[in-house]
Amino acid sequence: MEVAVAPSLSRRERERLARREAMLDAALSVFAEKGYVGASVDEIAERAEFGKGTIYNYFPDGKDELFLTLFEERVAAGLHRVIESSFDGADLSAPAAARKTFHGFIRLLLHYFEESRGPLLMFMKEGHRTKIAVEQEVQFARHFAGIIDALAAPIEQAVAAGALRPLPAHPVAHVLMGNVRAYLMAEVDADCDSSGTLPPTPFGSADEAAEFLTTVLFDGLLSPDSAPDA
Amino acid sequence: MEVAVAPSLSRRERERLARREAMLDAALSVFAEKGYVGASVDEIAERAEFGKGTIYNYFPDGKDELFLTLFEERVAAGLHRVIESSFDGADLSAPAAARKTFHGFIRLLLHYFEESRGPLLMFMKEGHRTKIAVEQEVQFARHFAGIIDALAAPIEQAVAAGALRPLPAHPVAHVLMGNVRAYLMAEVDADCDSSGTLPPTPFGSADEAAEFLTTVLFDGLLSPDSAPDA
DNA sequence: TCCGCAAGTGACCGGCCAGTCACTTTCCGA
DNA sequence: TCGGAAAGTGACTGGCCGGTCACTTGCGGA
Repeated sequence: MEVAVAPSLSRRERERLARREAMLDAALSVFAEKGYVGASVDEIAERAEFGKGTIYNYFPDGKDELFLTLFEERVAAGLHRVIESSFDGADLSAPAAARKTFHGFIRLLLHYFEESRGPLLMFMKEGHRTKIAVEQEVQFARHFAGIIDALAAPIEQAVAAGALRPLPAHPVAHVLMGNVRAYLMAEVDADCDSSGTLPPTPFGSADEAAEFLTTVLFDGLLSPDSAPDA
Repeated sequence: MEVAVAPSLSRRERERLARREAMLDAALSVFAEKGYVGASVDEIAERAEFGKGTIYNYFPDGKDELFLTLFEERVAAGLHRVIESSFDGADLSAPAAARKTFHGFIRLLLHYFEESRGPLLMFMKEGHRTKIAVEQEVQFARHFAGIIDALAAPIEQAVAAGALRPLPAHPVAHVLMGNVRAYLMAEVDADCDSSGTLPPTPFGSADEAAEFLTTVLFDGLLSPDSAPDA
């Protein structure tokens, strides 16, 4: 994961940054593979090719801090980027335009998921983990809330413009993310299934899934020939 | 959790059954409180008022077996009951009737969740846990698939009758469950929030939430005055 | 070249817990 | 009432892992 670094940093600082990133990379791969509990700091250190103690030089609070940092710097930040780039200056004034904008968002989101499968899944599975310090639980909740908020803003806007039904924006945002989560989870089950094929693949490609989710969410499940709601 | 027991069982067998249930009750309360990893067999034994060894008499595979059994006998079975009672002989021939039937299902489901909050949440959080024997992971996946299948049947039927859009039933079932899950998760976050109030309560009561989810899913998010999809 | 310090290291410690098994208690039929 | 089998028990073991800290390494300035 290459990140543009301000050239003002000294070589020492740059190297420190790079080592930090390497540790996060290693932590991410171990977490993604074994989950939070299954991951051991020893293995993270080994995979990063550092001594265990060095990890604690960079992340004094150890495992918890690695986990939270990964969520903040990689996952939450990535989601915010997707939201921002999808809705920045987008047209939400009319139903058709809103549909198109949100369709684009869902597509982008699914593609983002595809390329960051491991980390995303891990946090989908473990983001609401029990047995975590209450203080940290609140941190996670805050991040989730931030993502929901960011997504609620354009929804609110579209509702205000009359493009969407007059529904409360936050619940809608929850539902939107919930659907995407459902897609991801279904993919996981299908994956794990590769050994003993039990259920058929539920969704198609990311693009097809985006189409599908957009239809369900925006057009609704009912046949269009039905009378509008009572 | 009282269960009607066939009177043909001897007292010994009945007592054994009762003890088994007591152990499952205790396990459920501990799992719900601390999650799978945080729960210890010692604590389950203590709460059930049995020695630890006795637990292993009843559940030779220990913690894993308790967890899986709880999921099978309590959660999955409960969900199947909800699905069955909602759709058995229900009218799915026309859009309005289908909407009403599914609305009833969602309502029932949310009420069921309300009364079995702990166990359900626990499995929502931990059902896809990593770091579990592959063999067991498959078992869980199978149960989830079974629930999805059971739900896909009436959807299929409604689609065939022309009441719903011609969408594939399994993905729709996934989405439906995903939405309900989103509702649950949001409730959890709001709960945990009671200490440091960060986000506002997202959904209202169970009935209101059922209304909301039904509207979103069946009528769609777009304003009704929009032209039907291209 | 050499010195001192920042950085890196991994053996070790303490706590935790799943699962075992030799022992005790309870039950029931003779 | 008694004896043996079935059921129950919890101290114990082995393994794991997060976090520590005394030691080593190597870098950069003098």
